[in-house]
Amino acid sequence: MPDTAARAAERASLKDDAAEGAGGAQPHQRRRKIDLGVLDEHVGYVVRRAQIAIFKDFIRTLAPVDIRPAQFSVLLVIGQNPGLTQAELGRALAIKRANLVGMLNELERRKLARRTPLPGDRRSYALYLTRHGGEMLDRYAKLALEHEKRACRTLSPEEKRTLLALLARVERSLA
Amino acid sequence: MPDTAARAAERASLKDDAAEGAGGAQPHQRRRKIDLGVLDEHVGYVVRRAQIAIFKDFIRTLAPVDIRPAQFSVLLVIGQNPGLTQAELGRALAIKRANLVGMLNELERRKLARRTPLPGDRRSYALYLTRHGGEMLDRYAKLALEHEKRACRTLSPEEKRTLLALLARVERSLA
DNA sequence: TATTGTTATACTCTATAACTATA
DNA sequence: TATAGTTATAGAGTATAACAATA
Repeated sequence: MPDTAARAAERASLKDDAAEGAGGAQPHQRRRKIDLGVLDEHVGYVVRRAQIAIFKDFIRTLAPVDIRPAQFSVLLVIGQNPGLTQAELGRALAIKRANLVGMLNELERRKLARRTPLPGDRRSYALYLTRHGGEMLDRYAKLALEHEKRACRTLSPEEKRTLLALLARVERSLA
Repeated sequence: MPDTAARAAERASLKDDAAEGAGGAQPHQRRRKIDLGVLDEHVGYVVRRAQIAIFKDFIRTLAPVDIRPAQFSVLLVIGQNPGLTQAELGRALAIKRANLVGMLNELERRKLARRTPLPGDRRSYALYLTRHGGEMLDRYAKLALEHEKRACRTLSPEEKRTLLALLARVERSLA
């Protein structure tokens, strides 16, 4: 019979001092070792923890230029695909059309990107980086690379390739 | 001289039809291949995409029992560490004390967990699963395992271990 | 009928400051 | 002086529905 959570809860309700552990009370702080159990073997949990740590470092690294991860990805994709539409951009980055509007307003306000009429389809706009936007993107990319090196500094090039490939497989298998 | 974003933007502003690509206009939908550029080599981006896909599947799988990822992790940790305090729980899972309050209120309302006075420190509560909470957690864990198998179905056991180990190393190196 | 861009809106998650009661 | 739990609040990020213009 497996040691289920139901059985553990049963034991706990009979024997409440199971909470105390080995250490006993410290002078001014309870420093108890908390057991995460099987959580460390759940991809979702481990991926989430890594993602939070990576984004925190990215945000801190690009804070001086006031660029968030989503803004960086949008500028990068516009730079790589000049003239694409908002719908195409949204599909590529899995950002809903409605949520792109504010982002692009902000990027236009900062003269990093611009919307121009799309010849042949008056519903859409063609998106471009401004000259200034292109120059700034190069700066952002340098900072992003610095962040990237830090995030992967304990991985060999092959390990990094492996990590990216495994993650991509997991994503594709769920799509 | 590298082909920087600045130079690309310069070309684009001189030659706007760079946007058109090879395909030409389709009958009723523009289906242009969008190039994500170096984004696919950024750990942050790839980890983020995988995390979103995994969480979507987790949420869908546990929707019938109305349990979100954070709730599952909280129940699991309480079950594994009966009698721990909210502060300890928050530190273990990197959830701010303030944000735990609502979650625990909800779990108590649903009779899955309970707060009891902590003997020896009247500021704190000791957290336990109820008997019902323990039984339900076993059901949640079964669903979570089903999700886990689906998320990792294209990975060998060794590949999964590798993935988790690499992610943990990335997180630790940024801490 | 379908798609594009837009507005409005809501819900989740996360973060901070301030309060109280205890240590 | 520091910590625990709480409240209130604000900011992201994400989701949906509806609308006008256009295809």
